[in-house]
Amino acid sequence: MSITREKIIELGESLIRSKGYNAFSYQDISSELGIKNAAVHYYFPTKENLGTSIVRTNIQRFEEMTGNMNSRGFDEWHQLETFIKIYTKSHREQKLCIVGSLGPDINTLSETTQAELRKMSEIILKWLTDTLSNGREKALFSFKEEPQLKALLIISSLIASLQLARLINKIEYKSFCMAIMEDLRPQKRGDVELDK
Amino acid sequence: MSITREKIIELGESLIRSKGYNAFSYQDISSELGIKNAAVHYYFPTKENLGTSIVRTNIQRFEEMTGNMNSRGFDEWHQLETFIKIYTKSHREQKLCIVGSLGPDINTLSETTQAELRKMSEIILKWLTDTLSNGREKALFSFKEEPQLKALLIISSLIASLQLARLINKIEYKSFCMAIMEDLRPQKRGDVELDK
DNA sequence: TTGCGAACTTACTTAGTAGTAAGTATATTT
DNA sequence: AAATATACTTACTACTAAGTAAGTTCGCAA
Repeated sequence: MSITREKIIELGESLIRSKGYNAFSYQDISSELGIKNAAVHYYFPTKENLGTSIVRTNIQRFEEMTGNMNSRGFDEWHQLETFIKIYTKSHREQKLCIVGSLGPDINTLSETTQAELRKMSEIILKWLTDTLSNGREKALFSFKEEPQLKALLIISSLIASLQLARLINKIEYKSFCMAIMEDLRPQKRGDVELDK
Repeated sequence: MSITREKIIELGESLIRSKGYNAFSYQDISSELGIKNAAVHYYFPTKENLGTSIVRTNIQRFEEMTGNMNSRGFDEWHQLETFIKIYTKSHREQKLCIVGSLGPDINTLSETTQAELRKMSEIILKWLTDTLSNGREKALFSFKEEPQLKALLIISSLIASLQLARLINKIEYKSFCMAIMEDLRPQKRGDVELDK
């Protein structure tokens, strides 16, 4: 594969996750990479094309990650920890995740990019649903909601907290993520609060 | 106040919440209202100006709502229910909330609009933190996290679930919101699951 | 009735956007 | 050596965006 092509995808993703899809231009990419506008069009004829490729790359990356975790025998707790690390890394970079940045722009994306984004969301939701479900069966997790609903609650929290962390300084992202993990921990001893 | 001015704010807000800030134009507004481009500039010289006014209007509306609830003596449970209804209404309209739609675009907004958006986020977070805190003292709510952390978890869930609901059809928004309320309900009988 | 301000329109500028057609340099194959 | 493909650049088109200056209409106050 072409190295320029890969750089365009990487930079495009970065721009989407920090400025949003409708705020970045081919100029942003070409000037940053020291090439001309038309060179970007050489690899990605249209912006829709680039957007779709970026989402596809992210789907691929996600599936590689979950595949790796399975083949390495990570248990569900470990898998969830690894998944959440994606978000803490995004937070350090002051960026959103792809779903959280493209989601609000869904109505302005082409049909194909929309479809790819929906696909990505569903893949992530399905993975987390299955992971929670399996983890609960093994007593690694404890929660009372349906796994899909719980998955949705967790994903939503992760997505929007990245957005909110850029708005409100006093947010401690780490403790936020730890609260999500803690909530799932079993042996809660009846959920009774100790007096203070 | 001018009725045209109000219509512009209302329509601008609607456009932001469905297409995003960087995807809507003065043309969108003028053509919809049957006026000319320059007429919008007459009321709001710049787009930054319009954006800031829209956020300010939302802050005002939120503070009126919480003020009303307090003066009418709503208890904390009732207040939270009313707050969540804002989001179920947004969901029915297939729109995001202002924070959820402008948040991802924060880096492309003017300093003043940014400041106003941050202010709005902080006002909402503070209100929910206080409501959760007071409600727990009265034993209307039960949760083990710090009130601010719990508030953040709930707000994040609400914001991003609006985004995700437009991506994934199978999401039942109502049960999602109910799960958030249920999670706060006291007398959980030790949080032990019944065998199935 | 005249003057004036509010609420616009007309007609424009400037700047940035995606996108394209045609050309060029370089490396690789035939 | 000639042909071809890759990876671009040059130079542009068409369009849309925000924003502005100057003019118009109309109701109301002096």
